[in-house]
Amino acid sequence: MAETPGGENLLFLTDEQLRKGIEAMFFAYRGFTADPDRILEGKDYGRAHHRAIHFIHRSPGTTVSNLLTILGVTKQSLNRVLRTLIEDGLVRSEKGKADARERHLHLTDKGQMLERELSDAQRARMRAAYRAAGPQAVQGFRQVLEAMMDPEMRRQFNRLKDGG
Amino acid sequence: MAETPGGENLLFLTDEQLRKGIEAMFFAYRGFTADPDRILEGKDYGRAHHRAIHFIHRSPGTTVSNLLTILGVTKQSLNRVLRTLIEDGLVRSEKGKADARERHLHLTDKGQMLERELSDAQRARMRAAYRAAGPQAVQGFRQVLEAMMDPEMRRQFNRLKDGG
DNA sequence: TTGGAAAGTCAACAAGGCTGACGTAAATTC
DNA sequence: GAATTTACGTCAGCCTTGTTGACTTTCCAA
Repeated sequence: MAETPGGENLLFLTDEQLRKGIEAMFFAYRGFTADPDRILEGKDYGRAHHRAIHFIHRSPGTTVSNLLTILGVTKQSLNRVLRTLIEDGLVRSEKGKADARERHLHLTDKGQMLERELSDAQRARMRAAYRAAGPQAVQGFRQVLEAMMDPEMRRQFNRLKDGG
Repeated sequence: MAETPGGENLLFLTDEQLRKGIEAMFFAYRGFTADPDRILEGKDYGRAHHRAIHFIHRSPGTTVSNLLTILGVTKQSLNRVLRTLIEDGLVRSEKGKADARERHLHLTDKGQMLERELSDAQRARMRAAYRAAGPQAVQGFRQVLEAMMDPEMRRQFNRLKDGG
């Protein structure tokens, strides 16, 4: 057994174990996106629309630049997505009262319905996985994921986590 | 507290907890791909090339159709990637001896070098995350990821896991 | 010998990233 | 009050990576 001076077992840090973790991330992410992707195909929307809808739902009234920071894409890219969502009546964009340069984004009832459909599907898979693995495993899952994030992403994640 | 008849605490299955898990996956996956993406940009390759290189390294001599199954893309899409890798001398493709229709894929020395560079970077992040979270957490991480996969992906994953 | 599987090619297209340039309105600063 | 900065939108064009469809070549196997 590989033991440190401190005495703990470090076999979970071997290249082989790390490779398994990397491949697990790859395959699991496919599962993670599979259900929403299936729902969206044929609706003229894609993963990018899903992400926008998710975070607008998550933070109603959020501004375009907030969304840009969270999603990590260019405004041109986000704008293309947002424009179709607004045209199709899923998202409402309104001028800020305090600062009229900003656009505050909300889901319409129609937008809420699609959000619900998508997140129900995604949560169902997540719930099944959580239930199968158990609370202890879920805690570890969350710890490792958070440690994998870039510091800037972790800040975004934790800001979202604690409301707002 | 939400307790089942069995008595266990099910608060880890609330919609709020599931949403956090979903967002953690989103942000963590960004981190997961960030380092290889950085290395590849400016090298004329992308994530698709990385994936092909990874799995050819993982299973030397694998066939094109094996790779298609694992990657879950169309042969046209994979072929475009593979062609550039072969042209650039990173991948060697040779006719099968038992079945000459098949093409067996190997990394060249040059391909091994790039694979090493990419996987070193990706493993470094994974190792840091594993170390920060600890072996117990890693076990949970792996359990939840595996439970999230589609059954077919889980089969692929486990086939890879146990050599071959 | 013929049917079908494996591999590859060409063409066309779409989603969703990107850069660069430009315009407008509103807020802020000087 | 003028100049600058900020937030947002948009046009044009590019790249990667996915898709479908049609077609060919090779070659195994019935």
